[in-house]
Amino acid sequence: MFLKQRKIPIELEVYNYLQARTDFSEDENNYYGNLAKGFLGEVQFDEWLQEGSINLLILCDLLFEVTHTTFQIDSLGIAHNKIYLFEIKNYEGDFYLEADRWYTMGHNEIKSPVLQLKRSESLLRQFLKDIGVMLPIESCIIFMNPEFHLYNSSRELPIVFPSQLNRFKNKLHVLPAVPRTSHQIAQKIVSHHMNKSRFTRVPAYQFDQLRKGIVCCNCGSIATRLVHKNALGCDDCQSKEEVDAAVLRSVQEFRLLFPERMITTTAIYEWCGMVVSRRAICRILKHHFLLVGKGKSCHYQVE
DNA sequence: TGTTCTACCTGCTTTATCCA
DNA sequence: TGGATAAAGCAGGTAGAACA
Repeated sequence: MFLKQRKIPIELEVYNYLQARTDFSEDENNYYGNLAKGFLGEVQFDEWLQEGSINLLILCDLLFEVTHTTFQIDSLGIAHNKIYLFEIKNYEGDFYLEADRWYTMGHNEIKSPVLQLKRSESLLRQFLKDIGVMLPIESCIIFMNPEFHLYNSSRELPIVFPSQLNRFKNKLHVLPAVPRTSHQIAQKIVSHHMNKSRFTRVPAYQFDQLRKGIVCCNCGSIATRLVHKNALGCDDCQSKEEVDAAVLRSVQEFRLLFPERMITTTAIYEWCGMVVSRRAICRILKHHFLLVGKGKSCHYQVE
C-alpha cells in the first residue's frame, strides 16, 4: 500500500524542460542521463511492488534532515515489526568488487552503493530515534536492471539482484498485516518529510539564452508551428496538439523554470516563440488563470 | 452546394499603470 | 507629467462544422 507516491524530481523536470531549449555540456548530459535512468528504476520498483498484495506501507522519495545533514530515501517500507529501507539502483552493465570498492569494467571506481546505504541507514536510525520510533531497520539495495551484473559479490552484502527479485517479493508476501500503529508511524514519518533539497543541481540558464517555441508533446522537438487555427503541428514527427493544451504546457514549463517571473501575456508569447498570437495567449491565460492587477502591472496567478 | 453559426484571428483604439 | 507598456474592447475577416 503506497502512502506517499513518487513524483518526478524537480531537478529531472528542469532538465527535461531545458533539453529542447539549450545545449547541455557533456557533464550535464551524463548527469541528466543518470538522473533519468535512476528515476526510471525507482518507478519500475514501485510498479513491481504494486503487483500483488504486500503487507507493507510504502513511502517513496523521502527527504529528511538530522543534525544539519540532509539525506534522501528512495523507498521506505513499514511492516508490523520493522522498517525496510530500500535503496534502488538502475545500473546497467558489468561491475566488479575489489576490497569493498566498486568498479566498472573499464576500471573506473564508482561510489559504493553499500556505503551509501550504510550512511542512509545510520541517519535514518538517528532520525527515527529523534521522532520516537523504535523499530529495527532492515536495509537493502535493489538492482532493477536485468542487464546488471556484479562480479566478486559476497553473500553477506545487503543486495537484491534482478534474478532474486521474485524470491525477495515472496519473502514480503508472507508478512503479517500492518496494525493501526504502523499507519500512525508512517504518518509521523511523512510529516517530517522536507519538500526541497538545498542541493538541487541544475545547469545555469537565463530566459534570454534559451530557445523559444512550443515543445512537441510527442517527440520533444521545438519545431512546432500553427497548422490550423487551433492546432499545432510538429515538423519533426508530424504529430498534432490543440493550441490551448500546448500553451498550458508551455506555461507550466515557464513557471517551473522561472518561478520568480510573473506570468504575463507578453512573457508567455515570447516563451512560445510567437508561434501563437498574443491575443490567443491572452484568451488562454484568462480562461485558466486569475488576472491580478490592471494596466501595466497586471499578471496572472494560479486560481 | 450554399447558408448560417461559431470560434478565432488581426488591427486599431482605449484604459490603466509604471517610471524617469 | 508624459512616454512606455500591457491588457481589454471592438470591428471586420476567415475557416471549419452543421444543416437544409
